[in-house]
Amino acid sequence: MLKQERQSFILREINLHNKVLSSDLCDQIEVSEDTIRRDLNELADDGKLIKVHGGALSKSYHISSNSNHVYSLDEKKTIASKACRLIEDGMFVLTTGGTTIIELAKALPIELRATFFTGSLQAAREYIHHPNIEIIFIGDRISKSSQITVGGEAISRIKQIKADICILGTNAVDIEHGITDNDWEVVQVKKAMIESSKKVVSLTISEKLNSAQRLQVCCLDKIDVLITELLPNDELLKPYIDTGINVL
Amino acid sequence: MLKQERQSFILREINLHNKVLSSDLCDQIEVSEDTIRRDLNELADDGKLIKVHGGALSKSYHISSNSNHVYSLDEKKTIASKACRLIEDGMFVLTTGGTTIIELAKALPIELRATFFTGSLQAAREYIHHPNIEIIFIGDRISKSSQITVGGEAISRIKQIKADICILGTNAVDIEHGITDNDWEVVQVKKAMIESSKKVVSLTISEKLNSAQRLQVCCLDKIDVLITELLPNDELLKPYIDTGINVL
DNA sequence: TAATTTTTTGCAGGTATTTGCTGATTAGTT
DNA sequence: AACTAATCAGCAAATACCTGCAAAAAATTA
Repeated sequence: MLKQERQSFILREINLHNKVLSSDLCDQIEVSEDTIRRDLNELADDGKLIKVHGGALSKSYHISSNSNHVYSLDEKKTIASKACRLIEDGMFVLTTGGTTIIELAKALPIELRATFFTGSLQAAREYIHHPNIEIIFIGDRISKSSQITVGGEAISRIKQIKADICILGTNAVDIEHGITDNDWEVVQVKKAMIESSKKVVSLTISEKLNSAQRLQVCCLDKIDVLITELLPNDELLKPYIDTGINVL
Repeated sequence: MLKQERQSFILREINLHNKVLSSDLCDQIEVSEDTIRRDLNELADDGKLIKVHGGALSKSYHISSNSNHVYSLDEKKTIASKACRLIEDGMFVLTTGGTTIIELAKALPIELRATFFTGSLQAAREYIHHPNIEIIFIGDRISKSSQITVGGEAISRIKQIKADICILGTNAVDIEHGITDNDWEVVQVKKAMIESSKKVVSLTISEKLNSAQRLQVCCLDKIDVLITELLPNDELLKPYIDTGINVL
């Protein structure tokens, strides 16, 4: 069998069945495993498939992460890298959705091994690209506006979790009202997440500091850590530090 | 044997078998390998065939260049539009993931009001764009290779649903083994989906007909409707019709 | 027809590809 | 941490390829 013939066969097999094992292929084509591996590597270099340990995956499964414009991207990246430091190997992490959380997902160190719980489709999509992270998706009705799961079922699932840390993408925060939001269903979910976690971290770009929305998620005293893109000694953060929050 | 004659013989041979080995040709025509090679190079320069190491391939064989992100997209669109006809207002629909299901999601009529249950991140993302569809995401662990939720929790959720219709993106199907797949966890989920639905629909591009994978999802007799891009009177579909499956 | 030119073919050699193997290394799992 | 399987790097045999060349064949011309 010719090399190109073999490679077309492999591609066809992958496109039909989404994944292949090297060992299966070398049974079917009757060629050494090295040859298959070399073929898979070549096809992967050409971008025709995704090579994984022991076989390959179809490319159409690998969603190209959307690089569409994110507001205040740099600030969010700064926040994300600070937040990474709080996550340690083996932790159970609860996260909401939102663009800051997406940046966090992208910034997670590749060698981190942890279990992430989320109800956000976007966040889950990002976590998938991390080799060592286990993702537990919290199911229930998907809210179209926020693209996260909401509803009683989701909340009772969350309540069953005992997470080490809860990382909240925050809509608005101020001294008087704490964390606030504008979607009743989302608020219910966030409340449950906060209740289920030993430690609560709020990710907030400084623009959202000292602003408030209609619905309260929690008071400031529930928040253990507040992360902004500012330096901790920034004047803006002082009132929060004074309430006893750990500011990074 | 004249040069012209020889070259048209080679072309005939290629059109017949889609490939040809230099060594075979020089046995058949009884000329030196160099001559054959020169012929193949000339024909390749004329664009009549594709020269590869050790022989040549038919021009039609060379599918790899179409960097279409989705394999057999047109066929899948055809399938999707047929499948849409089965979904009616108010229905509870269970779907798997996969590229064909994504096409279905895109093809759903804008005025359709229905509730979709799925464990596929991609599918959910598509459903979100539909104004009148309610999405219930089935939560649990997300399998990175297949990007759907898997696990006991997901399965027990699925079992609680009584869906009107289950639409399966199918990996492989043949008369003997029915629907088969290559990922144990995915198979468990699909099995549960089938059990929870009044009606089971399999979406399959014709290339996957009469192929099998390692793990059985269900026998043919569980399938109510089989949808391919072919016309129902196609010869390939006859054996399936004979088993009593409704073929669209 | 004979001579000349052009094209085609086969061959020798040197080079490049492909493939399977060995042994060391790494990744994934328990 | 230990074990297994997959991967990688490098090697060697086999095969395919290319270049240039000269003989053979075909085409052209005288």
